[in-house]
Amino acid sequence: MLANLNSPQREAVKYLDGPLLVLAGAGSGKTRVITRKIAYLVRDCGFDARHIAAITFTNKAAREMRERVGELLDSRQAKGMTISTFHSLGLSILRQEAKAIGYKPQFSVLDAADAQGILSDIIKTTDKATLRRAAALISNWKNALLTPDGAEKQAENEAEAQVARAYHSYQATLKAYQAMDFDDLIRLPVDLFRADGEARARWQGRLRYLLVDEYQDTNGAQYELMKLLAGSMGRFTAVGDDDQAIYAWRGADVENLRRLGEDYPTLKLIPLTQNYRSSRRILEAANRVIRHNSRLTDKNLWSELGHGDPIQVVDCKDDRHEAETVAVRIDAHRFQSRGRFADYAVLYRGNHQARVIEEALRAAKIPYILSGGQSFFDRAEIKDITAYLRLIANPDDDPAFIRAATTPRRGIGPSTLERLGHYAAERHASLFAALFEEGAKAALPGKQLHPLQEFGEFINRLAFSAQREPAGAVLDDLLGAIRYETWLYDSEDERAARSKWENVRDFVDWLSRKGSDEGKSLIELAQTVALMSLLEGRDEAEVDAVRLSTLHAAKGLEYPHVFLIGVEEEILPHRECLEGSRLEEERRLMYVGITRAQRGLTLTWCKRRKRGQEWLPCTPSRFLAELADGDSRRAGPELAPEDAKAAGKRRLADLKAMLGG
DNA sequence: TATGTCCTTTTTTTT
DNA sequence: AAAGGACATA
Repeated sequence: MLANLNSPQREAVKYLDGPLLVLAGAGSGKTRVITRKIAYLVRDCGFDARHIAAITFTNKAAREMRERVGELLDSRQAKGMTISTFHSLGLSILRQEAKAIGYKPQFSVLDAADAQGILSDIIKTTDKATLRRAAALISNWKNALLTPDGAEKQAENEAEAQVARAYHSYQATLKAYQAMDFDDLIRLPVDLFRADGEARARWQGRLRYLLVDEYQDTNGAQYELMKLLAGSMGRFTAVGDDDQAIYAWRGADVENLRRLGEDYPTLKLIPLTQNYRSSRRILEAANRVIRHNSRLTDKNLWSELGHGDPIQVVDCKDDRHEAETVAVRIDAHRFQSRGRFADYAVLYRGNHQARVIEEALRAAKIPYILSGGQSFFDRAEIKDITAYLRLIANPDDDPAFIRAATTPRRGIGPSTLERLGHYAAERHASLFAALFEEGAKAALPGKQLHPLQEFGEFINRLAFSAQREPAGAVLDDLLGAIRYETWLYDSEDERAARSKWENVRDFVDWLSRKGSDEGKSLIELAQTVALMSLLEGRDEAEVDAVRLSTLHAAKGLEYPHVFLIGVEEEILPHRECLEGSRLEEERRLMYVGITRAQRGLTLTWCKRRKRGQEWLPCTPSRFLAELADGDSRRAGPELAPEDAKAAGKRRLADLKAMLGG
């Protein structure tokens, strides 16, 4: 387990005398340290896998780690190991301890959209920006472990106090729906462990060694949860890099790095500075940029890899031209190097930037995978189906009730729901419970009540069969009964309907398989669906396609050739983040982008961009100046359209060669 | 009262 | 492009 590690890596794997913080620079092999350490604990130190928990930042990272641990341990040794995100871990704690905090074990988990919907009913505003600000404020409070009362006390002005009061009723509403939002998945386990020493001891006994990845991106609540689980002995290894902290806007606090040293005076610190990923030019550029930040530690990454190709900076006419440039260059380069599409990634600051790139790649017939972006589970058709599942598992889930009752249309509209809502509020009951009450007959005219009751009985029937029949059969019944396919084709154009139906089929097949593989009922599946993503479950790695990703979503990944687009003032750094600590976070984002590249790095920016109706001139990002020192070189004359055509011909020849023609 | 059509607006990053 | 809102229609 200790072979092929450099000496600080080996030290990090072996160190078990107390709490450990590994300061791992980009590409310094931190995942390798974590996975090796897990295997070392099990194989060389006699740990039972059930006593080990590895905590990652995304589900995708968790999956990859599980895979890599699987290469080091056989399945018997790895059985029962916890490898998950903070949120998934919190969810499983809460499912088991629900009763202790006044929830039933089948509570629902709301996504951000549903949670915001509830909030908007509470603060009656039409202004979307206000709503977003309020939601963000409440989220920050939750991540700082502030209760509604606590928030109200320390509110700095009347507006904040108002939001604090909204926080109060928001929380009450969630409880009434037997629902939680994402932040609750961390906050509530912390509350539980603080109040209930027995539960805390139980979980500490169960998870005896913690490994926390991307530690710099933990927020106050997550840190607290980690401490409660690790106990006073500090049986953990935290791995992080302050230069890659890019989630402050979500409540993450780099201060947690410093706090770790204060809370655990015996904390051992091991820095990893040798980079195994990038060529020297790329690494030096990254170092030059990040030097402009005030930093906890001034670690300069170094590498034994060669100089590599010069970094390219390309100025483009506009975003269309930028997209075409990227497409043409990927195409030409791949042809010359006989490489794979999967060797290229296009990275950007905001999701909207992907659209033009997608168009250009489609036009050039270059396959691509959009990662980050909106997840499979955010798609309307998937949310439609999951609304039914949520409702079957938890009939008190009002947001799910509303969505399922109205899609597809079945004669239940806004005014019906409003009447029912009023009545339910009066009775302090959920919508579902209210519609079966005697009093509902008086509150609603028969014309409105009738379709509601029909719907309610339909859900009851499904819930009944979901308890005894396999998940797949129930799902097929459901889709047939609501005639979802027909409805899709009626309300969308053919192309959209087909792709949506395909997604639904994928989703349903996947659930059925999961149901029979793991012997889970539909109800059990429905309870975990909120935190999973189908795309993350698929073996994306196999597909030969260019990757498109936001900078945030690209963290932790690496690609032979990276195109970082839109390197302009007001984009990177973002217009809202032009000074102070926010600018520093933007610089770290740039740093993350640069250090994704192994061999090739191309930075592009546009001279003008369309904002609304008019063209506005753009200026290159200040980060370009920080990075440049004659190493990077300006691109030659812009590629003429003829080159694009030539590239097309080459592609054809290439394809023929591949087919053996 | 439910639903369909046309119009406006939208954008930071995500569990 | 796509979602949400205002207005029109059945």
